[in-house]
Amino acid sequence: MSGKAQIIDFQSKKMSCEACIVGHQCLGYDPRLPGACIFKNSNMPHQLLHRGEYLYRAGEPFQALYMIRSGIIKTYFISEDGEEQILGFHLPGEIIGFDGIAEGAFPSNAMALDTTSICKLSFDSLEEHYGASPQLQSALLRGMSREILRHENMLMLLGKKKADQRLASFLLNRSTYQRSHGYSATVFTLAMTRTDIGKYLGLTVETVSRVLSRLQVQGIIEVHTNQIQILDLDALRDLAGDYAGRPGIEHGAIRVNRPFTGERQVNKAFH
Amino acid sequence: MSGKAQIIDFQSKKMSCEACIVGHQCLGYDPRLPGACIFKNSNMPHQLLHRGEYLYRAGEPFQALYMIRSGIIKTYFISEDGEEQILGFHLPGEIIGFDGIAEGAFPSNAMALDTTSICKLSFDSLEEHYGASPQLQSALLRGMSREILRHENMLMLLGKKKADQRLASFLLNRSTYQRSHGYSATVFTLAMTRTDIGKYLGLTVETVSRVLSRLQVQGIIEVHTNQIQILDLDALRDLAGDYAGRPGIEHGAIRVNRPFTGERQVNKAFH
DNA sequence: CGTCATGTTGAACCAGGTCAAAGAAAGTGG
DNA sequence: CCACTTTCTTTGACCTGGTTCAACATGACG
Repeated sequence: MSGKAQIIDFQSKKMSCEACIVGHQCLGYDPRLPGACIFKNSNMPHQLLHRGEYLYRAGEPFQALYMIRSGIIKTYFISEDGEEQILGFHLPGEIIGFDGIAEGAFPSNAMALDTTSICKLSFDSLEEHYGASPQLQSALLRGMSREILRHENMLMLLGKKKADQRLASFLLNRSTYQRSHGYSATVFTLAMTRTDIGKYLGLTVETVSRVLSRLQVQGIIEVHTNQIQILDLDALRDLAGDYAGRPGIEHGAIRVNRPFTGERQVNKAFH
Repeated sequence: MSGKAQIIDFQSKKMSCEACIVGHQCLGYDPRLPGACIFKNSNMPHQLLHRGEYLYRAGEPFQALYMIRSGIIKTYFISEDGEEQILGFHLPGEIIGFDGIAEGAFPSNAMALDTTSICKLSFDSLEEHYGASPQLQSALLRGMSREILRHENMLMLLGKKKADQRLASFLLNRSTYQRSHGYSATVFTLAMTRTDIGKYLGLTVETVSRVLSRLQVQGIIEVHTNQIQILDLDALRDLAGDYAGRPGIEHGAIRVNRPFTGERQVNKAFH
């Protein structure tokens, strides 16, 4: 069967880190080293995956993190009854596999949605360079923290948002990624199917399709199969209802007004 | 107002790490040191929070992780329109605050649901001891990875599960925690309100209440306000539908049979 | 023991799921 | 390059789990 798919020959294609688009964002990046990468001389450089191939599967032993150089990877869980929950679509610059550290095995699956070039960051090599490189340490911690933050935002989305808000958030996310990587914030291609979008956002295909149609009718976006054009970014932002950008300065202040039940007791304690 | 609540005097109450129930599970634990804790001589030891008091709030600068010694803390996001999504209920032994590392500020709020003793793990001290202690490094990485894993399970729960499955998972979780900490796996107290359970599980209070009643009628649990007794653990497990325990050995194998659409291509590539 | 928060239960409603069917793309093989 | 097959997408009609609204019960606490 498809079991073979997970056997990837990492030796077959070595590429220089110097040419890597990811550059200094990479965990392995170190300008002091020849080749600018701590993995330069290891025998585990880059590898190409084709659509539908697995990078790893649930249950496999964890040995490495993976950095995406180009392409797109989806990571997902499968429940007892075969239901697939997509955990993320991962784009160039992102590192995946953090969830394997805890138990020494991957709990999730990672599959390429398109031709994808990835870089294997052997955990042993990583630990080897760990003591010597404080910036490697903090890059790793920040990378994991960012992953946690991303998950927390997804919990908010799945726990509280309505279908259109979910789609709006999703599109906005892509848009933000696009802009921050020098591409158009308003015109882009979705590499994944509607089904997969649904499995990511906790919705059915039909709902995804309907909401996209609805947004199009409302003049907020324009859709041609995989091509998305955002016509009204502000409307999309309104819909998404994320607090504008990140842990702003004054959230605490804003929220003081809210009638937290539990808070009463605090007040009492201070009066 | 309640703003005062977040000003916590960490100097006021120093306690020995040697007496700490958390012991070697703690990030700071090091048997070679006097006091067995890398934080022993720092001026940031333990502190007591009362019900409704904040440990930190969204927007505050991140300086430390916090380990819970006793009690219970809820962490949560608040959306633009004041909606609260609870990210977790954190019990003794757990470390919270990882989500603040990425941006240098907390994106979430942390409030005590009951009298709670916490230990402040200053991030500076942590980094100071980092190079010297490989086990501190790996404990930190594994702690964060476990948090990621926990979130991924919650994504599954919120994305795929029905109300009763969510409650079943929730109760099962508590049960597992209880057992692994030497308490009864079948009889315990819920420290949080139904409203909070709802905000955690993406449901309304009414639904939580109804489902609990239903489970009681079905003879699976018995509820007296906050007292829960699990009568049929297996039924609960069936309901929850988590794959029994963690990234088992053979998930990959099991799943090979599933008709993944994308997989077709892989097979071809290998034939 | 009265008050206020929290919990329960009922009834009506609706967002999104389910089922079904048809159209549009994209891969496949001649 | 074209015909064929399969997957993906869209849309409609219906159904239902969970929300909403409302009323009442319980229980903690000063």
